[in-house]
Amino acid sequence: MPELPEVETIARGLAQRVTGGRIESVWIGSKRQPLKSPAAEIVSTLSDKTIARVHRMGKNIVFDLATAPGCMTPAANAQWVVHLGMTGRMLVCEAAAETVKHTHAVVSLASGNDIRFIDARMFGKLSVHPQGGFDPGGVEPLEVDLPTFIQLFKGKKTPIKSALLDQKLLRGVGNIYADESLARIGVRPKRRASSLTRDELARLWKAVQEVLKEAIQLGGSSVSDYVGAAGEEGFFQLQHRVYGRESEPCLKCRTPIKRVVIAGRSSHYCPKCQK
DNA sequence: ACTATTTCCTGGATGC
DNA sequence: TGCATCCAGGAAATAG
Repeated sequence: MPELPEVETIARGLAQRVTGGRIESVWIGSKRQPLKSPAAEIVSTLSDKTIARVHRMGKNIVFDLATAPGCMTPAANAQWVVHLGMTGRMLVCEAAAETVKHTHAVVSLASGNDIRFIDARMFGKLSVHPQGGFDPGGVEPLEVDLPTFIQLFKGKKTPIKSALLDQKLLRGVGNIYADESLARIGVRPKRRASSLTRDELARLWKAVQEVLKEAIQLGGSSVSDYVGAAGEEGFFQLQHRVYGRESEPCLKCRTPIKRVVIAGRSSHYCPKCQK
């Protein structure tokens, strides 16, 4: 499922392929779940705009749009925001390419390429922000400094796993990278966030950044439906130490990995290495 | 004010 | 082989 490294990979792929592109037409194929903004508003906001920049904020892909043709200044202009949910894909392909099942939106560029939003489970969301200024809240894990990071978890009674998943605290960490980060510092996912020592939080801060950076380098984790903007798979799933490895041996001590449900999510850990 | 649980979706895996 | 059931999970909504 797309978390920060996957969304970053897709956003970079999109940036490479469509920056500077002019949007000629927009097709919206479904009116329901995937639309946070009304279809007509999405169409009118995107049409005749130039894509000035594509970047990532948390798990959101953000397209900064420019009004004047060829104008590359982002300024305070409209934005198109895509959240991929669980199974969402953003693909760049030729306009002539076959339309696959579950295609919910097609943005056609003057270059002859399309940007297509495909989502089987429809947990993804499309929205537009005509005045710009989109802000999902939370802090970027790769930018936050240690004191701010420690402050996020102060007094939190919720399990550290849940806190890591809370996008209003850290944005971009999901189930895979929360489990992998906790495995690296030897802390169980059920521990209350407030019970972590200063030292554990410092190591967590570092571990989160390392895991995310390593995953970005490998193009993300391809489990479920994830692929990059050109349809390519990632390879970080081969580096997972605990996620999806229930009853398989811990890579360090051979103890079988345990799976528990926290906040309705599978959480994986080594009962011997993680305290 | 917090924290915990439920809900939305459908493809793939599992079980009888 | 076929059909029913379960499971995956991000984040908003709802409940406690």
